Amino acid sequence: MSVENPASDNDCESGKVNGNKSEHVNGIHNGYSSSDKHKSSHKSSSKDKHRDKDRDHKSSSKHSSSSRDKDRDKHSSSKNNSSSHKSSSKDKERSDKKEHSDREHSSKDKDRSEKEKHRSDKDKHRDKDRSDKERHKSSSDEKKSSSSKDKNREHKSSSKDKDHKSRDKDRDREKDKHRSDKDKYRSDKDRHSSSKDKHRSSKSKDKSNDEKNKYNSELQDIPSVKDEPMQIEDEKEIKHENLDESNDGYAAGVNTTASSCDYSLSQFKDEPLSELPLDDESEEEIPLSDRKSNKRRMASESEEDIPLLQRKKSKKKVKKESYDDYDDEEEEKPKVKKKKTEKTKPSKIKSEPEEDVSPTKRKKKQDDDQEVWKWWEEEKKDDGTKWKFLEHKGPVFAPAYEPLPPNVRFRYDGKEMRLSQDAEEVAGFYARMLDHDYTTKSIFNTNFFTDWRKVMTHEEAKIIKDLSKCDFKEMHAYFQAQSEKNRNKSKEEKAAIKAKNEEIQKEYGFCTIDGHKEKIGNFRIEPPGLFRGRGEHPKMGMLKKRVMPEDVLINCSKDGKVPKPPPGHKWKEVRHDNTVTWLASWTENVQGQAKYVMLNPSSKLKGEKDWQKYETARKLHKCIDKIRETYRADWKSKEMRVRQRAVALYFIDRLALRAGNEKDDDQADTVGCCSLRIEHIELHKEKDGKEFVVVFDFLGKDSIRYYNEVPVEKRVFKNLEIFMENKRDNDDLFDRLNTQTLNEHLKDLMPGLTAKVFRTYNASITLQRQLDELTDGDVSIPEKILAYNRANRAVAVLCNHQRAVPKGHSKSMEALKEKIQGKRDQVDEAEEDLRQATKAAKRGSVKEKLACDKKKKALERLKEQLKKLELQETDRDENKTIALGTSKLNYLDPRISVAWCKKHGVPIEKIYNKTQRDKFRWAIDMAGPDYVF
DNA sequence: CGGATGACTTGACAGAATTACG
DNA sequence: CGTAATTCTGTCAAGTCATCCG
Repeated sequence: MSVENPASDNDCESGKVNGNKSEHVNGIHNGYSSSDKHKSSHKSSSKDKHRDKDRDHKSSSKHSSSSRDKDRDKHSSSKNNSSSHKSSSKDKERSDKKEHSDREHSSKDKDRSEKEKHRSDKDKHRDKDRSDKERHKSSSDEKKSSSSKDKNREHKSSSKDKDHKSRDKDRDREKDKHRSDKDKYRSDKDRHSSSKDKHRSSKSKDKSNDEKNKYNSELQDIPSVKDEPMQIEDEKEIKHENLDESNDGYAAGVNTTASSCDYSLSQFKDEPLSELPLDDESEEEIPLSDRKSNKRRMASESEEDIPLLQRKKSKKKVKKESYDDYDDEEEEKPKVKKKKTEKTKPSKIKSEPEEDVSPTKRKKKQDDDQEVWKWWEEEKKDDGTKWKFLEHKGPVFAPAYEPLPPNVRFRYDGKEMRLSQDAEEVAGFYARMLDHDYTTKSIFNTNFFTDWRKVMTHEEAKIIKDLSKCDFKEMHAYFQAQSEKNRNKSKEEKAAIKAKNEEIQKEYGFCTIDGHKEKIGNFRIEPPGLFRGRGEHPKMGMLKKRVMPEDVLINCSKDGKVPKPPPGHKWKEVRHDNTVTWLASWTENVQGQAKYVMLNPSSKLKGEKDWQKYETARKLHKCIDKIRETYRADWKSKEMRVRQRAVALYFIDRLALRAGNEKDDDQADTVGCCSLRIEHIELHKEKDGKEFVVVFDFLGKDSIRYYNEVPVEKRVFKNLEIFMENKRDNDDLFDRLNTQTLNEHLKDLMPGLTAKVFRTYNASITLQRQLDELTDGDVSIPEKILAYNRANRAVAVLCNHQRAVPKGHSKSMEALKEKIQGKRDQVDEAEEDLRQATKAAKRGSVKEKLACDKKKKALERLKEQLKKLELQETDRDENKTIALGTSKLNYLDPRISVAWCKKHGVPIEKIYNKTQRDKFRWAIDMAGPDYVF
């Protein structure tokens, strides 16, 4: 059957990054508003809680067999403990979602504590029937399209939730069975489908039809595919159609001119842009390592001298600026260059030439100088080694435990009880968190209690058997008082502490690597405490033990000084592995994962990697069209796994989803693209006037909810229908796909390509396009910055970078609104005044006319202010749940921002704060105003 | 191969430091 | 000039991806 596809508007909308983006915004907001339903307050009895616990335990027995044999955790009891929650994780997701939506809505909550109450209540109870009812009720309040969908979901779940307990168990059993079935099936299939799947029809390049919106596709229903390879009837026809539409979705992606590779030249940013050669396309493909000759050339060019004087000046200036040592990168660059110039030899020698400066100056300078190793101008060696020489002082350990003063008591069952030091310490961890949400969660409490009992003495353990009989209040109060005291310390005391910290920082915070002093990122070893997983983590509350030197591996040069362990201790091992970048590492006991001490992002090691990351993304830019063509073609593949791969790739590309590795059951249940399950998407042939809408609703990294309603192309939609056929809610959507195979495939498409490159690529390209689009050449700097933030926000929305609504947001919002109202009144007043004045002016004298003009001006000014305030209001509200930092730090090629700043005369520090400038020094230095991604 | 592991990047958030404001 | 609001920084959990290993 063939259908004229009327969805062309969908397509062109999503085709432009812009449209795409706004879609996201809508999606997300809709999603949030739909969650109003959760606001109704739930009360749950403690009985519910217990019952739940019981249930968890019961169902867990089923699972014990499936728990990983691997004994990461030597304590069998804790293992049981954790596995006891596995089975319930699915159920929890639902409550999790609730939690999220609540969070999203908190701004509306007049008061935070109320919200908190909600949360804890929710955690305690999973009495679905009741809560469903409530949700129904409140969901009727909600306006908006999303409501219908939500209601749908509710219905579904409520019916599902009948006979909750047994179903739970069943489900677990089924799941296990299912998994194994699937596995079997998978391997069968794989054996059968040995035929090569290189179906990358290298379709011809019909890129010219960019702006063509005709999407007159004819799609026939694809026969259901299960075990057998699919039959495609009309391959040819499909191909045509495919070609036609192939660019619709990505028109914007296509028409960016090939990016010129100016990074190698852009360090001459002080020169007029007109001189920036942009045509060195040829260099683009040259691997970094081969660029040496260019580098050389550049180096010699850069030797043009800059007068010494100038350098001094800039130094001084820098010094003046108390907080910002680089008031302007522009100043700094000459300095750096000069230094280099003097020496002719890049970097290395840098610090000597400055000896002539006064001590005060020196200090400032130091700060600057140690980072100005311009590694990016050196050639890069690409043997697997990360360093030749590495020397450091080892990590700093957490301070030893200080026992509580005797007047701070712990009580059990009302009776005062002196705890052994270890037990007291751990009790203290819990006491500190008493007013935190965590302590209302039963998993947290159970895990904590189990681990706590392990550190108790025999006698203590004999007595303390019930957490609810423990009274930590005095301890809690004590800790509060302590932090209060710290806050109120006198200036001198604070200064003393600060000085001490600086001392430590100076001694341990730096290492010497290949002749340069570089900052270490985290030289302090994590202190002991209670593990705080995110989302519904089965291990939350477990004791994270104190790390001892005997647990720590040290990595450094053979020929350097080996750091000394603290007196009376020794290192677990000292190794000299220059293929890795860490200085020290240890294994954390809760999850059994390695932790590392590594360098600061401003370091060469990190910066180089970062740069490389963006270069890979730029490379992707060059072949993205081809790749898109390929996966579009693959939607019609005969092979199931190719189709799945192609659809997944489409999601990753278009929605910037994460790859989605498989996870163990002892972690929070979150997913990414490859691990999406049936329950995470809904298909709507038609929704809100759009055709073929896929609704995503799942918890992603950090248990952050991803909600998005996306109109997709018909073929994708049909494929999804096929993928979902005959599957249960908790089956994988892409059952023939995992991240390894996906990445392998990507590697074939382009060397170095992996799933996450798409995220980087799409983020950066979105920023660039948004900047182009939103920046008006001749507006004030604040307005430009606003435009930048908007562009940044578009990216954050794309990547689903969310944050909790800031504390007091609603309050500050109200204040702002009040202010706006005030302004409005003023405007009205001024208008009235003006009217009077005009009247007066009409018949009146020069004087009155003048007055009238004045009034007019005043009015205009007021109006402007009002506009500004209103702008601020929307800005802040839009930003309420969106975090810009992550994308800025990890996804946006800094050179785009730098170029934008230079081009529009915006000082770089308006965009990047100090840390960020440190991290992106390479980009600030190398990108000229004409850099294009 | 496929699961485990190791090494890094990415991410939200809490608390400290600054800045804005009344 | 103290306090509230905002921004910065550090922390550490949670991802990604390559490689190792049986």
